[in-house]
Amino acid sequence: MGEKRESSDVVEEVEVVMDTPVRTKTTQISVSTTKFEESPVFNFLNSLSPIKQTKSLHISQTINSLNFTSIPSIFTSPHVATLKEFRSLRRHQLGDPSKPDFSSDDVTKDDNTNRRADAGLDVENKENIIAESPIDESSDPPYECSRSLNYNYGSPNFSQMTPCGLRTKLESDGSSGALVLTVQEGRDSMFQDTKVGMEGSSRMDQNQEGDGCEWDTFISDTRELLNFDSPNDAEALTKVVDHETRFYPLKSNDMENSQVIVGPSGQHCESNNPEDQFIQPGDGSELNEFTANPDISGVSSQSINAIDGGPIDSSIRKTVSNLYRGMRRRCLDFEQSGARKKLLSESSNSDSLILPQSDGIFELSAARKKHLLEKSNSDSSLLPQSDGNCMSIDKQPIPAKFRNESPRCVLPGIGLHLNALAATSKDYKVVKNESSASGKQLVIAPGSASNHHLLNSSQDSLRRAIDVAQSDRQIVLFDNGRSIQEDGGNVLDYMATEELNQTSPKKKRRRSDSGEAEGCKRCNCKKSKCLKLYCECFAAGLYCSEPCSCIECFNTPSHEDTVLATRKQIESRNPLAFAPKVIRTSDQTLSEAGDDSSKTPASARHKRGCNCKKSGCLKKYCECYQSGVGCSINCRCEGCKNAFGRKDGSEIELEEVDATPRSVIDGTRQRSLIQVDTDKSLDYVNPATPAPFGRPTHHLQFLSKNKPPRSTFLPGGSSSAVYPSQGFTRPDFLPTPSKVDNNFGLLQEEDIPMVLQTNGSPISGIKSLSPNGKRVSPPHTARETSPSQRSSRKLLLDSIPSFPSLTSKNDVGVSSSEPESVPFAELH
DNA sequence: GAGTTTGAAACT
DNA sequence: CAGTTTCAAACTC
Repeated sequence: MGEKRESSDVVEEVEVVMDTPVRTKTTQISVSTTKFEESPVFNFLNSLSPIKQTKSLHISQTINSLNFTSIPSIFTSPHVATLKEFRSLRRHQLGDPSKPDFSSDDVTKDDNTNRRADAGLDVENKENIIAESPIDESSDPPYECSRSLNYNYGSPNFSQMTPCGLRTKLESDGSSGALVLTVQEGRDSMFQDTKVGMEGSSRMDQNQEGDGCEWDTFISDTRELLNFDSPNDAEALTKVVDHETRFYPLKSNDMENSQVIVGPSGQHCESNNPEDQFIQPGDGSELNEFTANPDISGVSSQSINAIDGGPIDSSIRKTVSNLYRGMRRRCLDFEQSGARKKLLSESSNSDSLILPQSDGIFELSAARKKHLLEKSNSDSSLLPQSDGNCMSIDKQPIPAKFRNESPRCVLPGIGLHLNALAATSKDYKVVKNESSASGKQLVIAPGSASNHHLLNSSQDSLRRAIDVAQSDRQIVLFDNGRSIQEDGGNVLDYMATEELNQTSPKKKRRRSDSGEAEGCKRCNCKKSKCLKLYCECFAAGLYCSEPCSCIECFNTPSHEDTVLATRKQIESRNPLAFAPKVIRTSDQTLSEAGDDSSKTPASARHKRGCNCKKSGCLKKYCECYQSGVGCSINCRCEGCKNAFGRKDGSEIELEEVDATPRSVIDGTRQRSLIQVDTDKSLDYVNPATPAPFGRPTHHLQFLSKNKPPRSTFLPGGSSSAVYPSQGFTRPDFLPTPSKVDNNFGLLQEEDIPMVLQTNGSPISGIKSLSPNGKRVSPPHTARETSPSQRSSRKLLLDSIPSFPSLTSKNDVGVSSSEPESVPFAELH
């Protein structure tokens, strides 16, 4: 019953959201060029505009009712991602409601095949996007849809989708490329402060105009697929979505969440922030984005629903479905969503919408980048990002707290997500090492303008990317042809990765080989059938994807039941099995906790600790080391020499540690040190994102040089650490340190609910200062200034089952209404 | 690419 | 809980 109601609510919210985005865009668009105005889409949007505000308000209210108020941005992004997928899924299924397995249909038969197919689709999409000049679009309706979808997905996937093509554009025409990037970013970030280039927008407009038919078609298609007039429909949709994207069936709650998120995004557009007003007058870019990306945060889809469209071509649907499939893996777009959330929060005034970024987001993005890299290498266009999946998969683990009363808040699959993140951290590490080796500083800072300053990379491409990121944050095109769309931070990370790759081809190759580098897990399981924690994909809550080399893989959507059952079984054995292995401690937390862990340099710690006997915790055999965190009292390692922090708590001078590759250490430091300036500029950059985009990350150059006394880094374990890149010192008053680290996939303690920290939870002990320090930047940079951020962080932690419930503490006070999904919730 | 090493996961 | 086995990643050659 509850679900039904929720579903209905969801529908409403969705509509609202849709309206909101539209409205915002419309408004902005009005300013835009005449071309845009002329477009039917534009008119349509305008017509919608009047409603928006009310709806937006409605959304806010709804959210409030849900108690999302303090929900961290983190949720947002996931939600957004979910929503996207949801939409896509809906299309598929809706196309064939009768086929519950639609998602699996394609997938089921042969996951591998599907994956491939997806990849192929992605490729096509990429090509389309790139090649298709906005003007050309009229030609192929199906393509159009594809494109639209791509754009929507684009946010996270976008880079994947168009690495080559985009890059090409950039090279040929920097401005155009930038535009393109911008557009996508908007999709991804849902209107984050992305600034759309006039040209790009114009192009889009043209496309849309030319494709007016397509647009209509798309809309109609969407409607068909998305008809959710009834709550029931919504549920159905959710199921569908679940089927494809998540191991565990999503609940109506999830949908709501997604929708909610969307709403915020829409609001985001409206935000007063100057920066938020990404849409430049006359750009029309937003409109373009919007129109181009009906998928965007479902808003588009909703709006589409409103509009009636003709029947959709089956081929189109297929295309779309394929695209969606490709997206399966990537569920988490937190980054963007985070930014959006921020914006929303600002615009809406309701804290509920604001979702502090989740570390996961960043990590995901990083993973994505990695994944993209691999993909680019392999040419597989699949978007499968662990990100998305991670979130989705774990949905259950998410404590009710996060959810608050409304399931919406729930961060599906957080636990898994976290794991994934942890895995991501690995990649991250790699980056560190490489980066350090290269002497370049990895800039994690998302889109902050300052970031580029930090980068030392000699590569022009990187700089270019950075510049782009700064301005747009979204997609960075690398010389190598790879593109990353994500927030600047991600971009930076990606760049760093690239540097690393370049620096050490071997590593790069390795990463790509392993597949983890991308953040997208790759496994090579031969006997476990990918149904055991041995399988990284499974452990991360992800389905195996094309890049995997597993044999007899059951970790596929087609074996969803098996996967779920296995997961449950494993969880029954160890409720924390899918919880993040590494928990990051925030500066604040550290100071508060004052645990032994705080003694250690690393800000993060492995939850269970390692048991290394021979590796001295200096190789990736060691999970702690692999995660870039120091060993803790939880470790049972022998002869610990973990460069990130020894078990005994003794700090290890990075320089001193011979065993540790300097590069690694440096990288670690950088990471740890890197903080996003929550400062204004940064905020703007990362508006909502926790880190993803704009989070300005400042790279601490000095780190590589001389490691400042630990105290310097994490004095009191606080994020107060200096922000090297800018040479700023983080103001004490800053509520939260940047969370750039998210990329690492580690949970920051900040993220960790206060309760957890204080509690005896294993995590609580973790407070270390981390050399890893990774980026402390709060994902919520923009928001960071606001208290809400913390709450969001807390939400993240909630995902961790083992921890005490956040509800008691969290400002967010998110209580999940769904006990089911969260086994761990009970713990709370 | 094959083989070895390693430590987590799984099992007893 | 401890010991053993299994497994797959990390690593080496």
